[in-house]
Amino acid sequence: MGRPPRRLLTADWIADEALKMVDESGDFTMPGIAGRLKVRPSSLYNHVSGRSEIIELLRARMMAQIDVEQVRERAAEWPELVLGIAREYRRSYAQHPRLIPLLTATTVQTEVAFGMYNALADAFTDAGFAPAEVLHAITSVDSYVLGSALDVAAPEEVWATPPEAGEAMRAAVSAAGTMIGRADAAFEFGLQALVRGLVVLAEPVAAPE
Amino acid sequence: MGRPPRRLLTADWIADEALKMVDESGDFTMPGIAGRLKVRPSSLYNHVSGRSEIIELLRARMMAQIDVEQVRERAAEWPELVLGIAREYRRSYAQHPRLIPLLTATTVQTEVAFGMYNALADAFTDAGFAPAEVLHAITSVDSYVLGSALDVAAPEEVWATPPEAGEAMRAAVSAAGTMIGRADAAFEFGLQALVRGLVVLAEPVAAPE
DNA sequence: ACCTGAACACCGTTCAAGT
DNA sequence: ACCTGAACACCGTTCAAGT
Repeated sequence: MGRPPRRLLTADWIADEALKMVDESGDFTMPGIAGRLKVRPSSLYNHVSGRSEIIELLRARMMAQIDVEQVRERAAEWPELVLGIAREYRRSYAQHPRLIPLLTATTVQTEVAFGMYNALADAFTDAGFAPAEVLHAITSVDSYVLGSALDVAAPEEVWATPPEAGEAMRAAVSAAGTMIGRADAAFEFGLQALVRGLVVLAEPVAAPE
Repeated sequence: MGRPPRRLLTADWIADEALKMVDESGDFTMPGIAGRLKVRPSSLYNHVSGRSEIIELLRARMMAQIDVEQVRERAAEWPELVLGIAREYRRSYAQHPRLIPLLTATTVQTEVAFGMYNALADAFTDAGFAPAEVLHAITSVDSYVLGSALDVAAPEEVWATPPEAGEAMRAAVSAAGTMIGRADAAFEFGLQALVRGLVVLAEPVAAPE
């Protein structure tokens, strides 16, 4: 007991174990993290202020995975930039789908997402949107990606054997029945629709026919 | 003690109080509900199986508020049907924004949402989408609405005084600064974009120019 | 049938005591 | 500076005891 000869903990290691627990069980607990690190729960408080800080650390990790600059370089036109950022953003979340409900329970810390929001703001300003519309467009993309990420966490059986499904619904489900990566395909489909719609909205007035 | 002369509890009353607690504090607890109903926590288990059933009751309430048939009657073309359902869906969630994180933590019970999914399936089939695409389109709308609903729960200050905002971002935020109902406007904006994009995708091949 | 009281296993968090 | 042990106030849930 007392101070150990060598440090046993780090905020980073704590976050590591928390994320592993979330991936495995959908949640994490302080005793759970402590147990995996061969330490008592109270020791964690020497490195993090509590459970909520651990959640913020995990949120920061998700955002840190997004390489906005790389997307910026590769995108020639603004729609490509939006597509690229949305895909990166979503790819990051999709690696740990069960984490997302924990992140949405708390208010967002926008600080960590600013690189991404800035890039989107530039894109939509390029597109010719007015400032208020720029914010709406950013919010739309954000909402769509977040909602799609939640969809990844839902198990595949969500769509299995509908009880009172109509004809169109039944056809749709059976077509997708064997499809692996359905959530991925659906994300890409809807993203294409959203961005194409933004392109339409960005066009000033209809050109003469 | 012992059985009271008149019933003191109902699953519905329990759900009522749970929802009030969520609106006020963002969460509910069994002791909290019991206290409001002047009852001991253990009494609740005579009417609901536990916390998770209460959450499902609240999910069902949200879905029950959506009048799919009314939307069906008023929509002449399929895009109107999609717009109408998305708005109803989102309006229902927006009444209790803080409930949404609780609902997303658990896997969705699609049963309660089938009326809505059926209507969307019909709409997208009308639009000419192939069955697999129909499911993707439904998923897209679902994701967008859910993500937008989460946005309502975020406090307005999320966008206040950005620390390292770029020029475009700064202009966007200051334009929206005084706007009340920003989340509402953003939802409508993105929904228009999404549906217009779906219209574009639904068109078979480009007509000769 | 349905409320109560006591009990259990679990949380997150604090803090003095130790090295 | 940093881990431990004990403690606190909280949870959700079970179940025998009562009417």
